[in-house]
Amino acid sequence: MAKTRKSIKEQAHAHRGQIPKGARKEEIIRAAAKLFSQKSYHDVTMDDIAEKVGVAKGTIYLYFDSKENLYLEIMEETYEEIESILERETAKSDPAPLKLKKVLGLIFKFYLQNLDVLRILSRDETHLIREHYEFTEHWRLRRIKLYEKILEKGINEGSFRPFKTELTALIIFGLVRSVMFYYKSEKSAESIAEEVFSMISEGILAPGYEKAEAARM
Amino acid sequence: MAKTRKSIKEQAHAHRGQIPKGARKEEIIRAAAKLFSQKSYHDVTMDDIAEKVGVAKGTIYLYFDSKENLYLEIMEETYEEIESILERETAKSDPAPLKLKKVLGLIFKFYLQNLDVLRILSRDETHLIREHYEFTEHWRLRRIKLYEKILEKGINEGSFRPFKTELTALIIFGLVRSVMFYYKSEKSAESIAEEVFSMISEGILAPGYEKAEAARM
DNA sequence: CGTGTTGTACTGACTAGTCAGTCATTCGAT
DNA sequence: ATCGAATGACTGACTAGTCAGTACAACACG
Repeated sequence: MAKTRKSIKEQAHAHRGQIPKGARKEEIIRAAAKLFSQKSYHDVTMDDIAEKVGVAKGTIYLYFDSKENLYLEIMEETYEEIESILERETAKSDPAPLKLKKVLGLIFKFYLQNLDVLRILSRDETHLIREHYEFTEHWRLRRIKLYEKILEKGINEGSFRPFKTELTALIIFGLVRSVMFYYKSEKSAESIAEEVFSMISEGILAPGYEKAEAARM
Repeated sequence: MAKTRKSIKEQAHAHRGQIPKGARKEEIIRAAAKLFSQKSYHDVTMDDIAEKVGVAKGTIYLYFDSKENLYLEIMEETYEEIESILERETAKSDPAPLKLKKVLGLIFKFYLQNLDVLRILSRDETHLIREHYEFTEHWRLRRIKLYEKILEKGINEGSFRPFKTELTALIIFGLVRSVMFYYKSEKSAESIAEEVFSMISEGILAPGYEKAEAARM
């Protein structure tokens, strides 16, 4: 169709100068991440994102195949980053309790620095799209495996008592998420990690009130 | 517009007879709950729900003002039920540890019986609609308050060591959610509660490996 | 130097499809 | 015959994705 698409405005404003190199893509990711963290996937339109970046909608499609793809790329980027930080830490040969504490610290620190994206990543929107579901599941499983490794190491070392690492890893995973999201505090990542670690390691029971007593309830 | 809406089919099938009284509404809620638990809010259409119930879409609007409203009513119903069960339990004068264990048991039991709706309720779709956000926040806060009460009681009784109840309640909240969702097990609600309670109360550290050691890490 | 050509980043009006909600009509029980 | 319950075709608003066209820079050539 050879229709002229010129509008009333007739080339209203001059083009903004081109942005460096791959900066556009990064710009779009940042803006989209912010929006996705504020509203749900479906409530963020491609027009919203375009407006926030200050480009036309078509531009976004020069860098991403689809909305789903953009969403997935945001998650992937962040995921890779935190996971590599964590795996670098666990590769060290610290004793298990210290290792766990450090990992918690790194997670809380990363979270504090990446509130927006983490909020998306941890969202339980397991039904959005198939890829998203698979992605978050993969991520969850990998994190839980990481915890399990540390726990197993601790049990072997004798620093942790013997328990089912599967359930315990799940517990740690869930509790970390909850603290990340809902714990309002001015404290540093390290001191939050410290507090959380202390609860995980010692439990809630008073030393006087011992297992024997609790067991026959 | 006084246009005739008759289609080619021309009254294809006979109407199903009317259903008892308020049974229709309950039917719709159940069908919708099932669908919402399988797909996200936006991916479930009113046509889907109508089809699943076996009525026309218009019928749903005889019982609910809007899709949002239907969604909210599902949540409200379930929420009221579990919360009243929990509050009946906490009103008893059991010692705190037993009380906590019982509450965990009831939550897991209720969850096992109401997988569909709980999956919706605990979903972190905090941005769907304003009412939904307020609703889930209200629910979370109330549950956390419930944990806090039990924890405070335990500290006063001397059965729990003194810790920050706010953070600990948040931890329990998160860990329960995680276990509910992801713990694949054939065990009964009681025995899951037992396992979880044991982790919460005793922690992960081996008795030999004591605080002193952990503290100077 | 001016003029033409090419490459590319970008634009935004438009298309095609979706879906919540409506309402004129029909059903069926009394 | 009457009337409330139920129907489902239709509407209107919305949005992901498209693509013909624009702007501009860089280089080429006479």
